Amino acid sequence: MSTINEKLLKPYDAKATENRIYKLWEESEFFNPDVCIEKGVTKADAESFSIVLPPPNVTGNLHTGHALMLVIQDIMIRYARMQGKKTLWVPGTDHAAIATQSKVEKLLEKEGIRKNDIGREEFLKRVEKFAQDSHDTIVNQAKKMGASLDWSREAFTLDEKRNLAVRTAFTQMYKDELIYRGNRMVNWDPKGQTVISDDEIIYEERKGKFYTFKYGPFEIGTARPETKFGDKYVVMHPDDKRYASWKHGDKIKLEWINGPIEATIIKDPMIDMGFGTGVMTITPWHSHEDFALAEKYKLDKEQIIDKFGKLLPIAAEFVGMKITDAREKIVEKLKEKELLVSVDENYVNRIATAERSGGIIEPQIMLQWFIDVNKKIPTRENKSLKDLMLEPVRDEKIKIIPNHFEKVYFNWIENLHDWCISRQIWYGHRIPVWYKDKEIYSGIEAPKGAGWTQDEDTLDTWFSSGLWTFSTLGWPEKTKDLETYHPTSVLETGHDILFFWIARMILMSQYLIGEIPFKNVYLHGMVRTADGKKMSKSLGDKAIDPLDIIAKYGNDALRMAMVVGNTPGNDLKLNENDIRGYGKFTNKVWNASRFVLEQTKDLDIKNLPKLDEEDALSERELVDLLKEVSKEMEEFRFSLVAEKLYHYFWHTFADVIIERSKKKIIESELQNGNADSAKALIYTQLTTLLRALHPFIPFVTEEIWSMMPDTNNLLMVEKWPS
RNA sequence: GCGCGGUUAGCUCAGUUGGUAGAGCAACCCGUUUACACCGGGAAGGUCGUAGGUUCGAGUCCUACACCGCGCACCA
Repeated sequence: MSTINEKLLKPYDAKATENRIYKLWEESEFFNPDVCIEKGVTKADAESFSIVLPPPNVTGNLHTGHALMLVIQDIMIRYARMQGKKTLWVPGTDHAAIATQSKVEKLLEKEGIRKNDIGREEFLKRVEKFAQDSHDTIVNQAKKMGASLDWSREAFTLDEKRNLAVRTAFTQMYKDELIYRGNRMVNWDPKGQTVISDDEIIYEERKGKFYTFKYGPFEIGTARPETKFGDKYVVMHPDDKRYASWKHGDKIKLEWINGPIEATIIKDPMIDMGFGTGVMTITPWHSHEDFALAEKYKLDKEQIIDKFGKLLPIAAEFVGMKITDAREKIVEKLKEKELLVSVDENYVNRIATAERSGGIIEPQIMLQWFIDVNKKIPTRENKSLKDLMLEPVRDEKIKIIPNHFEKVYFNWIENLHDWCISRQIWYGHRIPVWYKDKEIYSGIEAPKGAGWTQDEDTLDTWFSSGLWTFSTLGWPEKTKDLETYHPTSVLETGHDILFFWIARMILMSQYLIGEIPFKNVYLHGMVRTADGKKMSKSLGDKAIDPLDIIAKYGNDALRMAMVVGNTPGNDLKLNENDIRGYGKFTNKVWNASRFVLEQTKDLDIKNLPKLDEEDALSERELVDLLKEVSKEMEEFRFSLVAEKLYHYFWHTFADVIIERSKKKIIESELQNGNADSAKALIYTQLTTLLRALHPFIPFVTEEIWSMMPDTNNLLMVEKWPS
């Protein structure tokens, strides 16, 4: 005969319980599927279920967005583990090249240190120290959030093993001529002093001036007079009647910024006849579209602006000036020369800025490394990387939830250009290419012999992230993990990195190992504050810290608030009131359990009494609910499941079944009868509900489970009651 | 300009193949009934953005429009 645990006599204390429970889980080592098999809680031949954690950047703390992803993934993982699957959730962190480097640069600036003063080696030491500290914070926070990650398999995108994976991947792509080095138009960030990819650009609308100048017999418009020095091609539409007297290739002489020049007429249908005067001049070195036109007609390309955003000698008297300073002066000069026609002060321009540094992008032609996304690959049935990215989603081998993001994905692939992968920053994977005179060598290891120097550049951080699903499992080695857990079951992440990351993972996995990286993609929305603001870094101290919330209301409460009412793809407004409400729910579970445990002390649980008609009906209702809810779990409808279980526990189990049992128990005492059926029902329903609720509120359910008579194992490895 | 999503009770949001609308919170009334006042009982609250259409029947399917949010492209 057991006695009631004293802890149950007080309200549930999440704070005092949660750390202790997490330690219990960690010490059990059940987060590691190998241990689960060893200890007999998982069958060796069980189906496997795996998720790789989207590695948080080592740039600081975990925020509510991370909390959300940890909660959703932990629910999936705990559910799978309780289903008896071989369940693996791989943790890791991301070196996040540019993001981390610029963060450390800013910190050093505060101390008055510039990275060039201390040199590459010393700077990298500082970055690594910072990254290590961030890593430790992140791991600690993830544990506080209850994440059942297998820490024995932790990975870092820039550790030795992942570096080998990167070198291997690069070398193979180089051999297949998918990686090439070339002079092409790239997005140069003068502030960050590096190239960035199309996806790292943020467009901002800014009000600026739009100038119209006389250009020989024409009038041309521009928002950027400082790029116009080298303009010696004037372009118009072949069907434009206003300019019918000029023919393609005609030369005209005219007076321009620094004196008389000769310009060539180009007729091309890319011109919008309705915009401005229907005539423009081009600057092939500093504009994507102009570059394309110059390539088409084999026109000269001249660099006007250097990589620091200053004018080159072609600008004559303006040489060395910053473009922003030069602009007004150039306009002034043109005005004096009576070439200025008009200025529109209300012109709204879309400015390309670098996501990390905030610098204004200056398109430049530069020698960089690229991945060719259109080249047909003989070893992959002559498909291109684009095809390899497109096909598995189109053929539904990869399912995206919610599925309307598939259209967004296809649209992105259709517009995809070659991916620029070299970066002029220090922190990251060094490009595995060596030069010696005119020789170029790419390999996993440095070439033998003297005189070789390695490329100074590092790789785009998404290159290593793209390998994540299999580099974490041991690739390029043929490991057992790789065989067992790849393709992974689900990739769960925010929809904002669909292109950055998901597309790149599909590309890398399809090309390098010939299989999809994951079967399902579950995209969650952004976490917002109660008044709908983005819970981003810009909010600073006003953003909710998930750890504060946990300290106040408990992890289980936060988890429920993040799941109920949150459907894939939609933003979540995190409201403290809701969290408080779910805190009450954990207490409700706690108190109901107390009642059940008190009333069933003398129940023979190994030989439960038969249920009467009424109670049997209730039991069938729960069985039906679980059937329904299990199906919804398979469909990733966690919000519905959490809500239904919540509702059943509170308003059927507690309000109806327990209340009914009280009457029966009192009656039986008065009439000297028995309430065996009622007691059996509340006992079995409680054990069932604790199991079903565990993936959602793991802490309080595990704590109660430990007080149940006749429970040997942790609840986390018990069976889900389907 | 092209595309995607949203518009449902005061607020936040569910609503699976079309079958006369749901939850949580808030507000209202009643109740200190021995698991829990971090509680229980009760009542109230919506012509599901607008206008058409398909259907025996539409929040759900189709068309158009409006407003909000987002993505992509162009902007000489």
